[in-house]
Amino acid sequence: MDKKISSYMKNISIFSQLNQSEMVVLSEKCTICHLKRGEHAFSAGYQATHVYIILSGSAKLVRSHPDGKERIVHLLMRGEMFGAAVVMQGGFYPVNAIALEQSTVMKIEAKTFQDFFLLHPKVGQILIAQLGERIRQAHSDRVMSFDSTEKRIAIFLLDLLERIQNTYGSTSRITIPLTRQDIADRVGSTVETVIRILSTWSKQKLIDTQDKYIEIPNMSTLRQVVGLTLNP
Amino acid sequence: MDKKISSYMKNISIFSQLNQSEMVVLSEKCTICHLKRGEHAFSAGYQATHVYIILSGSAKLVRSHPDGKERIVHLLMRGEMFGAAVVMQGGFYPVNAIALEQSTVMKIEAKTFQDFFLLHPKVGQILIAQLGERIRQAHSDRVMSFDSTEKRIAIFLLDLLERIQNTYGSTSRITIPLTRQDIADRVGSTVETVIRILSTWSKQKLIDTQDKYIEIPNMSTLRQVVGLTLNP
DNA sequence: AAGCTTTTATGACATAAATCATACTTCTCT
DNA sequence: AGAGAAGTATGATTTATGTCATAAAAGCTT
Repeated sequence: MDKKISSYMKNISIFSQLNQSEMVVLSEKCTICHLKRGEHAFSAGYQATHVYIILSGSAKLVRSHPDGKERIVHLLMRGEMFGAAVVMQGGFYPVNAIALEQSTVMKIEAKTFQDFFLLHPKVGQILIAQLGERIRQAHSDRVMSFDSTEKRIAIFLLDLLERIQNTYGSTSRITIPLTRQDIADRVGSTVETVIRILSTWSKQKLIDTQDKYIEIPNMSTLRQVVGLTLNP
Repeated sequence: MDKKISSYMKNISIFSQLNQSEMVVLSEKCTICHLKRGEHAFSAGYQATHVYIILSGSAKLVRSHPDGKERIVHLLMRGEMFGAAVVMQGGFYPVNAIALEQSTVMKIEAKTFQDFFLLHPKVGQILIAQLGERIRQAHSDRVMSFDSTEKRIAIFLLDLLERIQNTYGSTSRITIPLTRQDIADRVGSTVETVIRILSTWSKQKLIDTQDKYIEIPNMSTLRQVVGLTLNP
């Protein structure tokens, strides 16, 4: 089993600086767990005890609003790590981490992760870079609030599809089980509005919603329709 | 002059792990520069060459939207560092850093900062914790989008005043020169709306806008009026 | 002090999108 | 297979807040 874990680790950028034996050492201290759709890896408000890495499947990081509404602050895919920043400062998880489908995650205890980090500053460098990326993403979300809901949904779907392509290879399908509500929670809107916009696009053949997964047959057409400049 | 720099450094949490001589070594590699209101420390799109720390004054990190509007993604006060994450990954600044008033900043070259970081993993730990805090803040901003503009402005002003109190000591004044436009750019609204809300509050004596700085005579009253539960 | 520019102030109007209400459809579990 | 839950669909109505327009006040600069 350990061999399998360390083979997973090779594909995880934060560990790319490690050699084979270092990976094995770390993998021996990890545990694996399986989550069903809707299950929590951790919940907001609890002491941050572990760092997680998704080996298969996907998850959402959700923050809830006092009035019961929710915002998805990040979507996680295979190979991505979460909980690292909060473990480093030793506080409480600020979000709920919920599996979007049957998923496998790897857990590393806080202490193990911290010690490991002090031994391998290069790993820290990569982690910092990744956190910087997350901050930038969060800021992009804010600037996007100037755009109409239609545009925000389009940007969200297009960006997500690109990420999926980078991880799983070429496809036109968003192979993550998202409900209209999830999309609304992500772009900052309501189910009804998301449903209306998606069904309009579906009628215009901009997207295909026959299947359980949304399909975007032609990304640049969708981009143009919502008035986004084409980028390479 | 170097002595002066290293004395500043003592109050900067990221350097709190260093001893006197380590600080002096680093301070010798730093440069100081003065910025007038409106001047850029750096601009979005340029190669990230330096990490900055504010020694006095304040600054805003601004991202602009294609249509010319802007969002302030972060406000910086004395002792705060910016540009660290992007320097670690060696890309381009994603925001404009603009002084809000006459300010003094300290610059550290990218290479120096990176080397320094590899020598002192503890410094990295603190940096990661700070980045985690920024991410959390950015996510709070997103969840806040459920609230009315009035509530967002209140939360912004109250949080900011608390930060000012933590840095500069007890006061009821927001001693940072922010225009109504700045506030709008920060909370995601327009000048007109911000002006209307602030003048209503001013008439109700919830805030005092006589002076160039906004004053909040009673924070809990403002909290209650906008329907925020009192927190310790 | 006069003449800029920037910031604050108010009113009138338009509208995107939230809210409320009520179905239909598709899963999921016993 | 059938019941219940969860998700999707669509219409009618309301409203907060953006947009546009115009002007007064405050800050700078020469």
